[in-house]
Amino acid sequence: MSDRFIDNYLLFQLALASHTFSEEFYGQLRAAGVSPAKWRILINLVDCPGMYLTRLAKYALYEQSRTTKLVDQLVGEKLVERRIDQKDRRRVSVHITATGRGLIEPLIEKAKLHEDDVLSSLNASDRKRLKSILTKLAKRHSEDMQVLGLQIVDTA
Amino acid sequence: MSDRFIDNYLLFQLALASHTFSEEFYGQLRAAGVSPAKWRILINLVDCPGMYLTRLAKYALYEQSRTTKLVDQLVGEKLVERRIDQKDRRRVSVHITATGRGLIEPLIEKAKLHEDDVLSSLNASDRKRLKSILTKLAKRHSEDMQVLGLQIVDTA
DNA sequence: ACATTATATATGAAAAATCATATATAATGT
DNA sequence: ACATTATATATGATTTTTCATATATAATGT
Repeated sequence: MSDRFIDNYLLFQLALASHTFSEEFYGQLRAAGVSPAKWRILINLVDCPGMYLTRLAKYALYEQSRTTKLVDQLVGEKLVERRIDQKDRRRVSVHITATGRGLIEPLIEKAKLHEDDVLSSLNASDRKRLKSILTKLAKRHSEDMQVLGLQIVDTA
Repeated sequence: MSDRFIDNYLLFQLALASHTFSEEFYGQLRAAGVSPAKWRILINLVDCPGMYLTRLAKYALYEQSRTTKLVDQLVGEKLVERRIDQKDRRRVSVHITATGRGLIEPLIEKAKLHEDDVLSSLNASDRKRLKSILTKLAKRHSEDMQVLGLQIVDTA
């Protein structure tokens, strides 16, 4: 066992795992001609079309201004649509298009296969426990959203 | 429970946890006038002074070229030293200076307190299990290093 | 020894991401 | 209604990071 501080430091362990596996999958994405940024936006819109831009930014882990620019690009590629909310004209809701779905859906299958591969190094008990623990940890993020006045409920 | 793909997708869960907690801690770093990049380089050198630049890059999760530039900056601030390996004059070993240690050591204490805070939302069993699982997952990264011909052993 | 190939780091251009702030709309208090 | 404050998104400048490739040294095969 290592006695370096970093090897037992949770933030490093999380960053290492996230980085290693994401880069692996991003390699597959790039081979399919899709940038990681495009993936991260579209994958959030598949199950929640119409998300407001700021909320989309929080889920995609991008800054709001970066998200504005990414959405601009994706609008240009007809992968998403931007709609101004008529109840609150400051808000922009972002919708994935049929073209966008066509692009992302085969990639979701790849993502599932890759995830299976990552998890194959763990036994069934560890696999279940890992996700359960990460879900518990995710509550801090959800709290941030509530503090900011965002709803956590699923959008229909 | 959410039925969105992403909420149960391991790579998203890992990215979310890593991002949320790292940003929290980076806030503390910035308040102390230290950039995340500086932290990530120095924290890797505290326990392994003299790491070769490419290996440092792998641990700090930066590109090699980015690491070259960060080391340049830190050399300018007298926080690290660059030494050409006389056995292999292509290699650069990077050493933390006394000044560098003086800067980083109080931050390590902050990092430990923050980690305790993060882990306080879990029970003792989950805490232990999480680190154990992340250590298992980290082996894929170690394998990458071996493939690249780098040693995993601790440097004295 | 020499040519070939591999490796380690550096460099400059390009792309990605952040930061500070502007603009527009909405909510609140008087 | 009006002023004040808050919120959502957009914009331009800046910083960070990556990408492609150059340079220097080392290792390998003949």
